[in-house]
Amino acid sequence: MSRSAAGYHHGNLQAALEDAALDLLETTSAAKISLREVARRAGVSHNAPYHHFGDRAALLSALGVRGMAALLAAQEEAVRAAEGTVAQVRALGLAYVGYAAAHPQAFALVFDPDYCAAGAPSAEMAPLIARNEELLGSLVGALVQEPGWEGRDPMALSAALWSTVHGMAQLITLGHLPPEAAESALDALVR
Amino acid sequence: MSRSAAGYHHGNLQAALEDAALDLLETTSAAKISLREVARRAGVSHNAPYHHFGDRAALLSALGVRGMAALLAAQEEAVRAAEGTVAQVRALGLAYVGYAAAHPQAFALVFDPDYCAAGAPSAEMAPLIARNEELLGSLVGALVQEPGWEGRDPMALSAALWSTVHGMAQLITLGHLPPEAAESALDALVR
DNA sequence: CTCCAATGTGGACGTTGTCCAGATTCTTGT
DNA sequence: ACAAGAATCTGGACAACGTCCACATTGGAG
Repeated sequence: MSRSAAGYHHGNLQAALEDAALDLLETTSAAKISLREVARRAGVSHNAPYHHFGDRAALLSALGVRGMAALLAAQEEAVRAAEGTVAQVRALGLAYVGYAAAHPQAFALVFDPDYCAAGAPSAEMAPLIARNEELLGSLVGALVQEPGWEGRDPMALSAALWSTVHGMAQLITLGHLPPEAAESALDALVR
Repeated sequence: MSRSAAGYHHGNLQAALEDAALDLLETTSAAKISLREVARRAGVSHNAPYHHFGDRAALLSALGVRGMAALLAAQEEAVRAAEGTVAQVRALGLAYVGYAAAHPQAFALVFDPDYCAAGAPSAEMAPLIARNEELLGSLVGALVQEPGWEGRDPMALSAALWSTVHGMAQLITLGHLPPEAAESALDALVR
């Protein structure tokens, strides 16, 4: 009734604004997205957004939550489709990198401390990150019982794998590594 | 005589501006550094910087070059101080992460596509990155002849190690990994 | 010593984030 | 059904910013 119906005053802003901003995120870095431009695209005055987001940062932060949710979903889907522990770890990593390559600005936003990460751990972001850590953690828990991986510290291994995959995503979106390098580089460590 | 003396018109701006901006970078993210504030700190009018940098982005880009040089120097120093190939690889990685942890904003700037990376490969940045890749490449070239590493693809291994170390630096500065995790996580992969 | 180019200053314009006051519309209690 | 009242939008205002312009100053080359 009150939420997300389709006929308030103007329509359903909040979502319309997020959609407009998400469009801009396809081509523009978060830092260069202006609240007024988003409002323009949504067809409202430059002040309407303030009734749905306390702040420009709050809008971007909401976008970050969407991005993190998509990133997590991509990993879960990939893991589900793979068979065997090692293959699942690889699939998770490639999904992570794949999401970053497909949506570089959104990926960057998710890990931008000015809006999302340590600086503003929104109540909705934290559980998503926790779920992501659990997903990786459970996989690594299984991995350390596979031949060739026995006896490794699961915590350290999780941290290392997350780092590798995150760094790869970053370096590829920055153009420092070619996208095709992901698979072979991952295989160089996880095999 | 014309360069970097100590008494032009006002003193030696260019450097003074970079210093002032570098100070701000200790506490403020690059995106929030204003050209006017930098000028104020240097004691000049809001327009003086335009005689030394074509752009706000150009100033930040110059800072990025300084940051990259420092990052590279830290790695070279650490490698020099270590003995044995595996130990050198570890030392390089810890130096990389250490620099990021000590200067998070500067590190972020170096890899910020809005100012430095793919978007604006300044003529001075590129050779530094090339030197960093050579440093890692030569180490990996030696590594693949060590027991336990024989026969691995050096290219893929270089990419993987850079990714791991870069991701670790990123995740630590974001607060997603505790700084102490660097050593054990690195050991989980490189040992 | 003179002149020019490099350097610095102040003013101006358009854009942005944010606050405020007022108008409009939806909902809710009766 | 109807009168509040809350939620939602609008326009105007302000300070800060990046950038462009015209003008002032100064240091060095001839």
